[in-house]
Amino acid sequence: MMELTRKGDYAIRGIVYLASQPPNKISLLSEIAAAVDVPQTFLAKIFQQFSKTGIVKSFRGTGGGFLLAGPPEEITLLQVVEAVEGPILPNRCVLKAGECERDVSCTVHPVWHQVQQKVRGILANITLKDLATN
Amino acid sequence: MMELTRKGDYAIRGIVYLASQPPNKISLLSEIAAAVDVPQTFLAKIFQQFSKTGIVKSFRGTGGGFLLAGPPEEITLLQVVEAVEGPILPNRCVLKAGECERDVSCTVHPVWHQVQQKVRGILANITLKDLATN
DNA sequence: GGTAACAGGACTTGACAAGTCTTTTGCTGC
DNA sequence: GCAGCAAAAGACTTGTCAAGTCCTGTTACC
Repeated sequence: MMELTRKGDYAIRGIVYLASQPPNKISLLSEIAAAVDVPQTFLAKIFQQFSKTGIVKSFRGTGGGFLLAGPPEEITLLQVVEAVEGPILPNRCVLKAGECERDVSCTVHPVWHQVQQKVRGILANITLKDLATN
Repeated sequence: MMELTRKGDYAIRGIVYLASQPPNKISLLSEIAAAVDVPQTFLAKIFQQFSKTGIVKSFRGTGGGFLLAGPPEEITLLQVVEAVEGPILPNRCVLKAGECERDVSCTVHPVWHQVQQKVRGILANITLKDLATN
């Protein structure tokens, strides 16, 4: 249970690599993929999502590549994970109140809510600066 | 991410129903399945796992059925979830030290470990007595 | 305008979740 | 000991989604 998908795993590897580079050094997708040992086409999809959610900036054409959109200490692991895996939801009934069809008083509901809060809290406290190797 | 499977959902529903019954009242699978609105054949598989891990007792033949193996306040949500979903592992690299092939110093490793500990802690603190409706 | 790079969509493959069906095993009560 | 009840066990089906691949488009630089 609660396994991170390989996509999430790759995503973290890729962006940690970016965070470990010198500031303002643009990295090629091919370079990142080779460095973190991930299929380039697959990593491309992941970085497209990063680009859409705004945690990395992308540049096309000659001299193009990827760059962190902000300083590593301002990008959290929570942002990274949720960018590619979607929101952290231990159970469908956590989000919307009316979605827990079974019981009006779902006794399990608050437990999942607590799990969600704790996990998000942990991930939000870790930044790319903490994870970067240098 | 982190979604409980339907199997886990059904498992909780089923065992909470058991916990809500009078002590020592044996419940038929057909009765539980109808009460919690789960396909009986599927619930059968789930209760087989419960039986194997020892959190419920089963009796065959006439007058048979299922019973909690202990008092509701001594069975935790963690036991229930791990019985059907397997151990809680946010990432493959949490368990064995050598399994994190990529980097000798995997910086993300301790984060997942912390997540695992927190989640297990929360679930271990909830018992079936807390969840039973009566 | 040609080449370098990311963007986007369609497609494939395999695994696993979510069930179903059938047979076997064990228990109880006559 | 046999009839019938109820769980155990295994084989099978179906659908979805993860994990990729491939191809075409779009944008930027020179």
